[in-house]
Amino acid sequence: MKQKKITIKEVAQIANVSKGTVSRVLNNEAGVGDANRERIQKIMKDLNFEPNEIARGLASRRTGNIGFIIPHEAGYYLSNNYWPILLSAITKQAAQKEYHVLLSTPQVEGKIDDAYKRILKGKRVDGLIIGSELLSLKQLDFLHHQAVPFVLVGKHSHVQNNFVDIDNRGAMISLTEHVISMGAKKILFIAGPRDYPSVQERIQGFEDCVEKYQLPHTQICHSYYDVPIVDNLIHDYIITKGKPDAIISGAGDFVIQIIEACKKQKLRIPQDLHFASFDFFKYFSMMSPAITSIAQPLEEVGITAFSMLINLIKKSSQSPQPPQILPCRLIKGESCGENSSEPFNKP
Amino acid sequence: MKQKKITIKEVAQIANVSKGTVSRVLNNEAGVGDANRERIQKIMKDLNFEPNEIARGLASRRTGNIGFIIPHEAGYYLSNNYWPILLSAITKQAAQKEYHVLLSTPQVEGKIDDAYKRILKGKRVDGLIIGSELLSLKQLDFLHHQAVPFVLVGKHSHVQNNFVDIDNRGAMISLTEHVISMGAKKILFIAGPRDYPSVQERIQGFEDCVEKYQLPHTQICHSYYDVPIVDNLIHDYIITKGKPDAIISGAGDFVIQIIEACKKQKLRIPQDLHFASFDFFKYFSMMSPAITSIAQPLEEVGITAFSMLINLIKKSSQSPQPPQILPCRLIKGESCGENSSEPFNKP
DNA sequence: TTGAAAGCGCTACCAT
DNA sequence: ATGGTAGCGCTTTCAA
Repeated sequence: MKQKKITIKEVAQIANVSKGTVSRVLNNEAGVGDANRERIQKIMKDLNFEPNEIARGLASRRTGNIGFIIPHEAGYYLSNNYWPILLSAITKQAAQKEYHVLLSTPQVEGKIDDAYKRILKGKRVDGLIIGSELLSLKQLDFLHHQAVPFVLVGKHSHVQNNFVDIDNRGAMISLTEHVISMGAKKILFIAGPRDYPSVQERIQGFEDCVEKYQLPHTQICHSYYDVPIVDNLIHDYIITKGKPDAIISGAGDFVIQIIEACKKQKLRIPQDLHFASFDFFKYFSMMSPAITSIAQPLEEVGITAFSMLINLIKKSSQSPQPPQILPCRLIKGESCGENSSEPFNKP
Repeated sequence: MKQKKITIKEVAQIANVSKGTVSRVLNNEAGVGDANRERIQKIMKDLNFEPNEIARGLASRRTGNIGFIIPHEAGYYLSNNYWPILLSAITKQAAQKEYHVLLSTPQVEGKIDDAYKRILKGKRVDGLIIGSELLSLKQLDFLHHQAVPFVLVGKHSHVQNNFVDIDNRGAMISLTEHVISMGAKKILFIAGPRDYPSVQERIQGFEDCVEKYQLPHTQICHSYYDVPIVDNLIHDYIITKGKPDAIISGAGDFVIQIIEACKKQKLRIPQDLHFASFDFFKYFSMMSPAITSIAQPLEEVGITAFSMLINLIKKSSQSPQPPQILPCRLIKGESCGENSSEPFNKP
């Protein structure tokens, strides 16, 4: 039953060559006669030889693994689609290049240190892809000190190169302009937590529009991602400024709650209120009205991050890779009255 | 900047002992004097010594990695919460026991073979946790042939031991009984694809209730998970049997579509129709009405699967672990009219 | 083009 | 309780 594992040594004996020669064939290196090469390849195939990656790793100091650090505790990062999709994109990409992915996340929200230490311990990975959120200077220092190649997903104030991000500002502009083009003026923008660079950029995009189109009764407010407080925010707006004629959600996480809150406030979407959201979840298109939203190119983000990392790993030069900012896509639904013939009925 | 990596050899030299002794300290093995042990521990700490896991792996033929095989292509397995939550539970558990998790999924739905081969290639993992769905006999054979310890999540017709599952049948009974207790009689049960054991079990649970409570106008139908065809199913029921007074969804994946379909059919939940679903998604509780549903103990499934696997890995005896069937929890919402004072208004 | 041998950093066994 | 040494399975010089 238990098949005896065959090693490079056996292959060498059978082929009547040295281990070194077999190794060269295995790694497609020059320095082996064509006849020998083919003969050895055949023998390897016949024997069903699979090189021991651990041993290869020890000898060549590469592991064939990359690490992916999601800077949030599991219960949190699973509440939306962002991280899982990114993970799958990276895993997919890695598999194609014969890499494996080691996932590392903090056990407790906020304690990212474990995640770094755990995965870096013992040289298990050749490089790292890291979600830039919450990355502290201390951790950044630690990474440099460990001399491990890494790529960030998302901007970071102290990192100029080797990162991928989406065009938050541009996407927010196109979303807001769309909402405005549908007739809305009193827009409530519910953004994520202040300290995220992505949130700042989305706010900038929103403010660009407010200024350009001269909208006086807009408002920006903040909610946590994990524990949305949407109800109060909408209520507050109504108290101070009356009913809004549009709400833009700064993240997909808020959508369900916003819709529920609107029901409570007797605000019908899209008749009384336009609604649009950053992020695109699969079910947005299945709802009625379908939610107008911004789809992030997460697949591309994963692909780009991975190939950047491979470049860093390959070139021992470690020449910094220029940042990549990827565009998002506006997905028009019906939640801003896109398919209603009647003009927007202002309150 | 680049810190020179400390090895066991340096530690040994500084401590004036042999590598073997240091190794014993490192692995908490007996055979070292207390004084020496403490002294060596201190030196290791001072030097910030981190053993090279690859080398350890090569010498001891263990890797400290376990593999998790999700038998679906990424776009699919991310469409619900099940796999991501399971993944996170396993990762969490693994981290606590100083293990890392290698994720492997098929690139193309259905082609699970890659996933197995890729992760088993080159002895990268000490054991495997595998989603039992779609696991073929050929693959099962391959696994045995590779002599790698593995644990299944979910039942499999040819596996008697070393698996964890939830009590699908029992959970379905409690869900159905709840729906019935709220007054429903004409129940449409929308189940997943026929060939899943879990679907079969849920159907059994449903049928148990149909028999016990003598309900004539029930119906069981099937939808794919990835491409739900809910609309037609509901339409068909109405054509043949008139409007149902309850719909039970066999999986969380169908919920949004069912709700939308009901809107179209002018069936108000819960006034005209009771609704309940297997699976619990976070947003079920945020909707109005809140969806009555069955929460799977995914965290416990992950914990159990992992500890089973560790047992298999540790005991070279490979003594089979008895299967574990975990109970689910009924979460009462409002979608079956739980909080309405008026009696159920039958059409 | 090829072989021989010296590691990679650790574990494991056999002496002492 | 300790040291010495032979691997683990491969890569990587350096000679030939």
